[in-house]
Amino acid sequence: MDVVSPELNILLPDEIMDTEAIVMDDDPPAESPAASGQSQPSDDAPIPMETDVLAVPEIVSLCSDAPPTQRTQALTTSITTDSTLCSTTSATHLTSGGLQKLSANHQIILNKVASSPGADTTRSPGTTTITPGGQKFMVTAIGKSGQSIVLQLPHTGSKPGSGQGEAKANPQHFKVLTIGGRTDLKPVMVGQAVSSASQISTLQAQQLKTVQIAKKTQVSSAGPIKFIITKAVNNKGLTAQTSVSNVITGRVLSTSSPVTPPRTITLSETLSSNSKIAISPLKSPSKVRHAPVQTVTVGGPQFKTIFPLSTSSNVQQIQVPGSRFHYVRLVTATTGSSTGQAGSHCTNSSMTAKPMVVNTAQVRMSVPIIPAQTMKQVVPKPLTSSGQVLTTQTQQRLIMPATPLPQIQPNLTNLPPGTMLAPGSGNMGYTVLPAHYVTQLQQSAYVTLASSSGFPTPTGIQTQARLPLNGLSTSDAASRPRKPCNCNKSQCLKLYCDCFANGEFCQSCNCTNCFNNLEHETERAKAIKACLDRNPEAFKPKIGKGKEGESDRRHSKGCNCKRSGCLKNYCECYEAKIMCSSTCKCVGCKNFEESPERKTLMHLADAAEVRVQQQTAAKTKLSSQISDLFTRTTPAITSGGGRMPFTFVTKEVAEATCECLLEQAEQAELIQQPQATAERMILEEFGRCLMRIISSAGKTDCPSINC
DNA sequence: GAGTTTGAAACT
DNA sequence: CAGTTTCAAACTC
Repeated sequence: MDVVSPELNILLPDEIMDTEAIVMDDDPPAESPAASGQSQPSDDAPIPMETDVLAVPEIVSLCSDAPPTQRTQALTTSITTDSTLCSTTSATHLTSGGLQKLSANHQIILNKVASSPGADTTRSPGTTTITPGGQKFMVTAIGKSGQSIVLQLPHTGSKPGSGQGEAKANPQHFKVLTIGGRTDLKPVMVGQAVSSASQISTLQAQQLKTVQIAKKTQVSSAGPIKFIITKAVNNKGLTAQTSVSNVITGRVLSTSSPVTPPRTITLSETLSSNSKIAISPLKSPSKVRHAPVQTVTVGGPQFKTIFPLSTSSNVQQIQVPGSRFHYVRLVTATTGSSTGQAGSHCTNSSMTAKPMVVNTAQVRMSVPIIPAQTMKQVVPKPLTSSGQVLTTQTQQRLIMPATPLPQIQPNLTNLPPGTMLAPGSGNMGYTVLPAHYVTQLQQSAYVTLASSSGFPTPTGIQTQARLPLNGLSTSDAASRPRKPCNCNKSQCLKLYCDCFANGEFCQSCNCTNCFNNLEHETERAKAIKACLDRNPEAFKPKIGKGKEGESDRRHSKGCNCKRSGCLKNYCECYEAKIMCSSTCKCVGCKNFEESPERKTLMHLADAAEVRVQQQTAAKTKLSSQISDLFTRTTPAITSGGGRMPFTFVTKEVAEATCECLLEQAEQAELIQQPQATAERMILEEFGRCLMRIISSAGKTDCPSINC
């Protein structure tokens, strides 16, 4: 999970925003991408689906209570768990701006990047570093799944190197990136890390905690930012969790608007232990920008969910009556919905709201972060026990529930757009709901959405946010009839299964022994994790945008065809209607631009398509005409209104017409006209009769045939 | 519809 | 990373 304010989000390098980019090696922070300020755009990431998985069985709270004088005290960490290793050491360096919280199960590193020179600290795993005058804070929790929080405090308004040991730089952005990590990874601070103090604490492999920082409406302007992170640590195992409520409250200041007051950050969660991490006074910028937020109270005063009001819509909240689960739909980011933030250099194209799913021992729920401009109302989810979900992010990231079994928590970063996390009923604690299934939920009459009150409609979000999926836009993919699978041996839990590979539940398939459903969420989650372990991008669309200058669509891996010439649907490139690229390893490829075979096939395909379209159009037109004729004639039978002319040719009309014709014949005979003339006269009279019948058709009264 | 072909995914 | 096996879709008859 990560919580990042929109203002901050745009200021952070992509590396920071990317959990994977966050340093997980031993390199000094100075060499980190974030430290250099360079960005490394991922060309190979066709879809900016950032769904960081967070194994979040623990809670960290940020509170702001510290007086301005405590600004020098950057961080305070206290761990009350009996297995605490380094809490005190971190606390002693709060003034330097860094924080690391470590416990038997967790490591959290809060690092403040100092702008003041001379303070350079080599960060090592478990190191807590706080530097004065810095402008960035990064909190990184290193655990089995890797978690990190980044607080970025731009230089604006602060005096670089105004004094070491002080954290007086005006923090104009508050950003929490990710929380999670792996036990085998070593945390390294990212950013312009110049810290005056560092501390290293060695911790055991620990379970990660879920940290949620939500923005709240401003409390005052230009007030000091105060953060108190309270974290309860369960160091006795994953299953032994006792509820402990923690509240994170703070003020977030940004630089965009000089007149708006700071925002308050409130974070509450239930923790499994008594560990606490306090981050106190950070910054107090003179100019603050008010970012509209929305607060939703969930289950009591201590549980609040605050939604930022200035982020793009990337999360959909779904409520399914009768279900104890609270669903959150993840949608991919959009590039055109930037919220006009102060940072004109905002190039982040993956700004998505970040849902957070937190499961406690008693309560499991997920609450999305809904963009303020679109979401105005959120149905609160009552909590039966302690639990808190907070999300204020513009990127699509997830926080895993606090339930045990983090080892099977998949890296959801690469799940397909639209994939949803929902609290699970099994020991998984969550369920990865495929986008298709979510769509079904949304279309269900039992799904309630706050669309009427500004909450973006599912359709809107999907249309806006969905990105191509294996060559097809996900919206198209969702609309198209999904092809049922026929899996027999894979239990539909391998990528052999198209349903599974596309992040969909099997439905109306012909598969046997299918586990790709909610009833087997545990197995399914394990399978997802296994796939992600093998290939972190297993669930990413294979057809993504190529590098600059290349085709817009290309296969991420390329095909490996040997015998098909890449001109059959065996070839994934051909199937996706794209040409093979340099990434392909195919032999005898004929799927390239100038290939005559390809052109021939294309022409044939086009011709066939045209024929199909023509046939379809002809059938449609004929059906329409028949239907129209039927609808137009049917009323004549029943009501008499709007009858067609021929419906008036009743027996009486026919007899009258005949009489007219006979009379005309008699007239011709009387005047001794030749037969030809007589016939002509009769025909002319017949014509007049028809005209009268026709003219009478538009009248309600029965036609009168007068000769 | 059964059997074959094919290549991606999974496995070693 | 390469070779092999497994698997299900695509294809052929």
